[in-house]
Amino acid sequence: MTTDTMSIRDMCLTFDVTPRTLRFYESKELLFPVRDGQRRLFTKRDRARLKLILRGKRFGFSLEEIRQLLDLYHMNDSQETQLSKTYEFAEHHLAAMESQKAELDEAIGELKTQMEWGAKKLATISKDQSAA
Amino acid sequence: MTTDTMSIRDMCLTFDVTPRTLRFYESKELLFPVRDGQRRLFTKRDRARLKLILRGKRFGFSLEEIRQLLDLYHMNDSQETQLSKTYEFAEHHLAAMESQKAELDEAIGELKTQMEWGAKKLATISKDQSAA
DNA sequence: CGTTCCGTTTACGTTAACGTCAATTTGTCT
DNA sequence: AGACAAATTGACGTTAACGTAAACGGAACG
Repeated sequence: MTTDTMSIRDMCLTFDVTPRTLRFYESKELLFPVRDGQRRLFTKRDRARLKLILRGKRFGFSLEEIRQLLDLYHMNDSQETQLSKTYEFAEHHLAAMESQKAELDEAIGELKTQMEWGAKKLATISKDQSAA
Repeated sequence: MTTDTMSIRDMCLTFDVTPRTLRFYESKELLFPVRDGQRRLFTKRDRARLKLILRGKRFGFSLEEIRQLLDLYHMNDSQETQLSKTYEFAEHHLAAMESQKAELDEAIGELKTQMEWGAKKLATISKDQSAA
């Protein structure tokens, strides 16, 4: 029941990161593991945050940008005064993501076109070879 | 007619990059400007490549990964022997982009959900304040 | 009780992707 | 010709995001 925390090693195995990375994220205030003596214990909240961190990285966001976003996902009541500021940041971020999506769609389309060209070229080559 | 090349300054203004960046990309064999004496002249091909480079960066790819992709977009006949290898790389890359797109869609959805929650919270606060 | 695992802190090292500065060359304007 | 702007080549500096090595502490095992 009280085992909703994970050791650093479990976290590493689950998320495929190194201990150094987790400690680094804690030092940058992206994660807030509790302590059992010296040892870190990562909570469910930490795991949710880590998932968002890793996803953010895949989208090319810096850790600092990600930290700002985490504030939106994990807002507590003591931060209500900053809510509207965070909301604005989120709007800006949402726009960025949607424009990124549009660009991604375009890139996928172009890559497919190129690949079709490549496939034809490959067909030509194998044909030439069989004719030789 | 022969003016299908651009100076380094024109490139900087057009693509919003610094001269250092263009020289750096050349040193990493991402761009291949021709020379007029000492000066670099960027061709249409260089501009197409730079556009792809900048887009790749926005998707979180490293310059080295981008360099590989450029080989696909700018394949010449002397590289035919590498075509099938490049094609495989492209297939892998296409899969990566489509999975990134799926993740991006999911992320956008989640962010929207969070923002709706934030909007409600904001409404509650302003209501509390008008009642006080 | 010694050793073998984790885990911790501290601190210096590393890589990518440029920034910045100095010294020099080249083209252009007057 | 003199001067000034723009470009070039080193070369060293910088930031982000960790890697890696050293030195230490606790607990678990034979």
